[in-house]
Order: sequence, then C-alpha cells, then structure tokens
Amino acid sequence: MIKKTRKVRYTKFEIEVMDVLWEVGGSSVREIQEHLPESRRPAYTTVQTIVYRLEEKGAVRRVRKIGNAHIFEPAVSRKTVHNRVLDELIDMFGGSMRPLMAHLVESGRLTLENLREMEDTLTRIERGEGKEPAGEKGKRRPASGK
Amino acid sequence: MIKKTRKVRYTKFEIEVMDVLWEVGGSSVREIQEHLPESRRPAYTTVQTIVYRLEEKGAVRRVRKIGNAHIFEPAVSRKTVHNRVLDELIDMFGGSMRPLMAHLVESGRLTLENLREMEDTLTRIERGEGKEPAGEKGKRRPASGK
DNA sequence: ACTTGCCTACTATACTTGTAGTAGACATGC
DNA sequence: GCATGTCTACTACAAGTATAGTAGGCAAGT
Repeated sequence: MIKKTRKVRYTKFEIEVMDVLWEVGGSSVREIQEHLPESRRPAYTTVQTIVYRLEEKGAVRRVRKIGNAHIFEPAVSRKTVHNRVLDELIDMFGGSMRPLMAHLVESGRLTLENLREMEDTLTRIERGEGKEPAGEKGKRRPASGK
Repeated sequence: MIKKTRKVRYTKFEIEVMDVLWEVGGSSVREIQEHLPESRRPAYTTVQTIVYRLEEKGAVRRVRKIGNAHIFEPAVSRKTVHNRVLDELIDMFGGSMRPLMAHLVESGRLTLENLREMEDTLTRIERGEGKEPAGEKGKRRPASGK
C-alpha cells in the first residue's frame, strides 16, 4: 500500500491553521480564526481561503455542519506534515541529515544538554520502553502491562 | 553593528545555484548551469534569472567580466543561508528547537550513533579543540596536540 | 568589415501564497 | 414571514517563484 503523497507543500501560515485544528479538534473557520494569536489574526475570509486550500491539499476535511457553518477536521497528522517540511529542509541541506546536524551543532543551536537528553530518550525507546506516555508526566506505566 | 538581514527567503533552486558558487567559486551563468546535475538542468536563461534574483537578494555579486560574460561570486556564506532556512523550519515547528528535535528522534531520523557522534564533536569543541579539521577522514590529530 | 555565436537584459507566462472583498444563501429572533 | 447577521463560494490581486523566449550587443575568426 503505497501512500499517494503527491508532494504537497505546507506554508507557515497553513501550519498555523493546522496547529489550531490539531490542538482544538474540529472547528469552524470562525473558531480557527479566533484561535490564532491576536498578533497574527488575518481577516475571516483570509482564514477561510487558507482552510479551503488546505482542503484541496487534502490536509483537512469537512466533517459536519453546525447551522450553516462547516466544521473542519485535520485529515493528516502533525507528524506527517512535520515530516514533509523537514524533508524539504533536508533537501536544502544537501539531501541528508548529516549536513543539517553539523549545522545545528556548529551554529550552537544544539547544546550538549539537548543531545544528552535526546540520547536518553532514544535509549529508553530502544530498550522497548516506548516513548514517554505523553500526558501526566512522571506517570510510569505500571509494570503489570499486558 | 546590526546585520540588516531583511528577511530574505531562499528556495531550493536558489540554494542549488548557491551550492555551485560555494563549491566552485566565481562562475559565469554558463558555468553554473553546467555544474547543475544533468537530472536537474534547466534552460540557460532560467539559471540566469535565478542568478539575477539572487543578486537582487544580495546573495551573489558580479565581480568581473570575462569576455562579455559576468562572473558571479557568493556574497553570503552557506552558513548564513542555512541559518535562514533553518529559522523558517523552526518557526514551523512552533518556534523552538525542542519540537524539532523531538520530531527528529521520534521519526527515527536521528539514531543513537548520530547523537553520540555529535556529542563527541561538541565535547571536543567545548574543550577548545575546535572542530574536526575537515579533509582526510580518519586522520586523527597526533596526540602531541598542544 | 562580416558573420557567427554566446551573453545580457528584458519580457512573458503559469502557479503559489497572503490577503481580502462581494453576492447571495440560510438560520434565528421576533 | 421578515429582518439581521453569519457563512459560503467565488473573485481579485500583488508578490514571489519556476520556467523560458527574444532582441540586440559584443567578441572572435576569417
């Protein structure tokens, strides 16, 4: 089963809109607009246009209506979108992770702490403990696990 | 001295052209075109247009002429450009490195080896040894190191 | 001096993105 | 049932990007 992901690109603004949907869940255009930070809140119809375009790109879908307003829902996961934009970036860095990583380190964006922390996480995952059970932190899965 | 970096954006194609200039150094449009991989070699005038646009963006400059052909040279470093595109990406990931890093780890793009390697590099840099003297790999700086 | 061919500068077109206006449909309060 | 206001669907437009064509200049060979 090949995922027919015809190279859709996402812009910053589109992702901001998706962020609202990922956080809040199904929303009307009005709700989306109201969830955008005041500092960055375009006209209602501007948001509408972006939502429509996201729909064309297959990133959101209309799930139902409330009154005469459509309710939109994400049709792709945040992870999928992040993967897409990351792929674009990696391309710009020569096509592989290495130059990107090198740049991150050299530019001082990655500190030793960052690295150690990630290493921890990874080690834990590889040990089969899966990643932190998002949500209540500190919550350790009771060993009883089926 | 504030760097007047008025938010210039770079596209993949523009970076490909810059890559040629960073590698090869001053080149004419023709030379740039010929250095692009055959698989991705647009018409001469297409390359020319991109170079002109890069010039407007202040990323390249004409340094001299050979015959009636202009020779272009990078006016910004690869690092600067990489920083710019990375900033854009980080924005899309919510504005900080953390979500980006988390994604890299979770998506399996960053392996333990990658991390350890980077950690090594960083440790060395912090120890004041500067970064790997790029070039012959495997070449270990003789322990004599001052 | 002429021809030939490459190069420049400009123009063109189609698509994407950010931004928003408008006309008409439709629900809701009275 | 009518007025009011919201929402949709469509249209518009400027900037940016990918792509390339064209006219005329200039240099090099003959």
